[in-house]
Amino acid sequence: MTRLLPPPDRQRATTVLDVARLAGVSAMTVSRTLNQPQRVPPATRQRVQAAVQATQYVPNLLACGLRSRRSRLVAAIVPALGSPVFSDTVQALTATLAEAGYHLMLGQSGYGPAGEDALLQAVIRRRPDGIVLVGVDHSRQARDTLAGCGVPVVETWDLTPAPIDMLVGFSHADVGAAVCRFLAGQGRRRLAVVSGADARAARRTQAFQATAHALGLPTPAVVEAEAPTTLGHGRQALRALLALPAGVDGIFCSSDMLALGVLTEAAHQGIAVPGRIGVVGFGDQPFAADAEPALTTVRVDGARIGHEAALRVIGRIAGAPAAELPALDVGFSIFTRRSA
Amino acid sequence: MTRLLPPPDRQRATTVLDVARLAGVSAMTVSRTLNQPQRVPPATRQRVQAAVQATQYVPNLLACGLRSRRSRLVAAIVPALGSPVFSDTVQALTATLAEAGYHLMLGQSGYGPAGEDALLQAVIRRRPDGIVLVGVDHSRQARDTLAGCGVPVVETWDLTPAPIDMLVGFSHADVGAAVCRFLAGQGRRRLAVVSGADARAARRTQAFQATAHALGLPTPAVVEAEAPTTLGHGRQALRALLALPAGVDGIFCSSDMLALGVLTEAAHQGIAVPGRIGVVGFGDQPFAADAEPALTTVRVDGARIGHEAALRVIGRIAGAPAAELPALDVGFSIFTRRSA
DNA sequence: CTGAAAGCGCTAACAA
DNA sequence: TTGTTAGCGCTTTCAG
Repeated sequence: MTRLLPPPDRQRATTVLDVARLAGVSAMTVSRTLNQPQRVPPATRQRVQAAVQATQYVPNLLACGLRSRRSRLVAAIVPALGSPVFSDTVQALTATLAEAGYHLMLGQSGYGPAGEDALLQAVIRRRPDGIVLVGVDHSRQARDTLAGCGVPVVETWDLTPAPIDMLVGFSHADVGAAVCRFLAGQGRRRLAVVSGADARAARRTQAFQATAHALGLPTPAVVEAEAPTTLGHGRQALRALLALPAGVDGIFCSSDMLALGVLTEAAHQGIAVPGRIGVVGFGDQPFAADAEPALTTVRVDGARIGHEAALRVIGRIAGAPAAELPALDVGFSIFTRRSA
Repeated sequence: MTRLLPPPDRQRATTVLDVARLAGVSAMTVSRTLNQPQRVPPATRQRVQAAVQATQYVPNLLACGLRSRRSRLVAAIVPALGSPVFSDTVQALTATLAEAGYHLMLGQSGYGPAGEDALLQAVIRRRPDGIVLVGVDHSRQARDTLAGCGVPVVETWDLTPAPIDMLVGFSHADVGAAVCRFLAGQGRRRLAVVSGADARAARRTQAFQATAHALGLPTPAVVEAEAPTTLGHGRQALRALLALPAGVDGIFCSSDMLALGVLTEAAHQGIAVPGRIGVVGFGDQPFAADAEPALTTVRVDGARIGHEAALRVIGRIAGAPAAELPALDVGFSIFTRRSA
């Protein structure tokens, strides 16, 4: 903890008043010119804009936000900033929000509700106009805090019958079931799952196993890997699965990176993919199409999730009633390439 | 652009005054209890803290920042949020800043100064207490803006004799030269570079070529790939290099993902690595150690860059003179594994 | 179409 | 140790 010294005495910043004086108008007119230019006649507008240029005026959004009760800030909390899974979503969020004049404030919760609670507490102090969360598993405390502060909330990347507020995602259970049927449909019977330690992956795994059971297949083996999942985890997992007496002929990995590890180890051991083992990933990362063999994987439109989440936040801020912003299931698809 | 409606009439938020009334003290005492608890006697402190709990008070950092002229916000602008290269840096920045009570505000400039200028403009409106940039190539406008607004700035991931303010990085020219000597030292003579389109990678490439020239080697071929670099780009690049009449026996890739692509294509074509071609990556991503063969790569301590950058911002905010916060070269190393 | 007054929620500066 | 006063920079509100 650093000891706080008095703030540096930067020269007093230029304010609307400085601009107003130079333009020969009132502060209000400057404010209007900046925020609702169409409500100011062109002649005045130009004088003000010239004065803004001349004074190098930079609006203070802290003051704007305080007075107007709109920070023009939307917070997004993702499990891992580095994770490529969410980067399309973050990208789309940023872009769509920017078009509407909002900035995105990113936070990383690090999987699990403990980090999320602390982050949420910190974030709310900045008075965001909206909050976007990944996942639907939040602590009681988080739900109360969010419900209490009246900020629009969108949960993403999952579905639940009881969202905090708004919802854009897809069913992880459906993913697990679909991939299981997909592999079984290729005649594979000794299935397995390699799964990172996160709640959504666990949901996919569970449905995968239930579906295997329903299809009369042997119970799939499960190898757990720590998050974040790496290529090394995938290689280890395949070695572990090959050591099993039952053997394995179809593997569902909870990330493409894990799947790439499985492919790498298979190639290293001379095991034919998809001949002897079929491999399915999750995420359709940029490398999936170019892996050897090309990776069959679950494709989710992360950009659409981000875009729709942004639209919902913006809509709610603009006063749209809940009925106009229904929960959205963006679905998923199994993108078939060579590996299965 | 969404039309702005009047802000939602959320119930008036609880303020320091509400807490003060309940605790039977003044607003100032509440403020002190929150910000400098050691300056309030334990008895008072406890009464206030109880009142904070009871009222569910959440401080408004917009107001704090406006009044105290300290937003407790540090902005970081990185070329690509998704890029795993910077994730250690962002992680360390976040952690070190958080310890000192600062939040990190992340922005993505998307390589190239155009995006950076716009983002910078937007960011400064939030009145950050410090700004961390990746790279040292900034537009004239950006440099002026930053110098003018008096905010501490740290440039990172590169070195320059003329930083805007503070600097934590390493020499990309040295990297290019070192890798060239490394490959040449293995007796490889027909060298090549596969490079993403970014300024720092270009600097490494240039030094690589200059060093090859100095060593009396043939001019290395260069294959450019768009950013962000992918495994597919790496595969394509190797195919292109193999089609060259001169041939190739050593390749320096500007990212580990490109290198993984080169390895993949080499394996696919039955080309021995490191036997026939040596491959060196950049970044030491988590997958590098587990690639087949394990990837020799340039390792940079991204976490240290983030940590040191944070220390510099905090130090400058606390009033430390420039002399106490010298430019720092964190260096790099070539992490030798099997691929070269 | 424009401006004057007031105040968002908080803390710096001073006084007691 | 505590409180009072004032005002950060902006925009809401209402009157001209």
